[in-house]
Amino acid sequence: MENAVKSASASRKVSAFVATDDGEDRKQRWFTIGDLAREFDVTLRTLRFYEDKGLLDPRREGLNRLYSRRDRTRLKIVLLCKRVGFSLVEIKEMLDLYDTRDGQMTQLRVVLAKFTEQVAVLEQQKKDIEAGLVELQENIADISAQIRDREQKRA
Amino acid sequence: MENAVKSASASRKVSAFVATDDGEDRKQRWFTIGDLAREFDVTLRTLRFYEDKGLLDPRREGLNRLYSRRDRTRLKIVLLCKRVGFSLVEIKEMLDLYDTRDGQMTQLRVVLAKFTEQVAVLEQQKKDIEAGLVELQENIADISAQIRDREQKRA
DNA sequence: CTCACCTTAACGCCGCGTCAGAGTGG
DNA sequence: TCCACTCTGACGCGGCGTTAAGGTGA
Repeated sequence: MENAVKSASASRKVSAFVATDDGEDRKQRWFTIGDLAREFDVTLRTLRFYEDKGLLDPRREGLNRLYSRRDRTRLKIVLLCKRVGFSLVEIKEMLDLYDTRDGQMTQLRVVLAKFTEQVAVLEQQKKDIEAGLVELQENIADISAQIRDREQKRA
Repeated sequence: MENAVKSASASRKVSAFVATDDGEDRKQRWFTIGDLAREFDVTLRTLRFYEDKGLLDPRREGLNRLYSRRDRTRLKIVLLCKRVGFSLVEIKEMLDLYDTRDGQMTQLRVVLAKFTEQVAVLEQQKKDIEAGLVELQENIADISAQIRDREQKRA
């Protein structure tokens, strides 16, 4: 059984897309899969899955994966994008724009547009949930009343 | 190609669990799969899938499915429960309590408990979405700034 | 003949979880 | 020897969508 790898604290830095490779721990140059799993609180399976989907591309040392600081940054971006509701395919599309030759201007603009649209998506989801909460409360009230009614008649 | 079957208006009656079989259209006794699909704005596939999962159990007329008013009520409940975020398995568990001999008291109590718990679930989801919105806005601001910066330097 | 409506069967998607079985370094 | 860590498959799930291929009655 592959063990769970728990407890971490993802440093929620703003705008990971802007590659301000922020020197927060410049010491470490390479990371094992376990390192990243612990740091970002994801499973090994997840990291391998992301690789399979083209989101990460670690080098190999023998069979073992070795992640660079760039991989680590990409992972950070992936997780940020997931938190705000993008699919892995969408995330890949955004990440792959890094290779345009205009110094990421295209990437920045596209990402800005997508993030802006995503606000509307999340707001809709929020409305759906709020509507769900209302329905829940209505039904809770109704069912409570019914229960009281029937307990009454039994008496 | 099986056609889409669109446009409907699900009558959002409160507390469908309380089987006040409400006489809103007592005329019709049996429904085809297309009838229900239109009325509740779901696909035929969905209705067959629910049957496969034990949520519905229409009789047959030859090969064709024929849904009773009771099936229709169950479907209504299924869709309500889905809107408030229950899984099909959970929904089945709640529906199956109808057969307890105490005049649905057990069902009412269990449903009340589950609905009450579900409030907390939806509220957590709402928080997650709100946190996502905050992250989105932070990043939108940051990226916008970056874009302005770089356009500046080019000039 | 067409048309609307219905049928079963089966693969596809997404984001991994969860085995199984094995290898490596200290 | 054991432990910690890693590896490659490959199936499972939830909630359906989406073909494919066909039947039935007006």
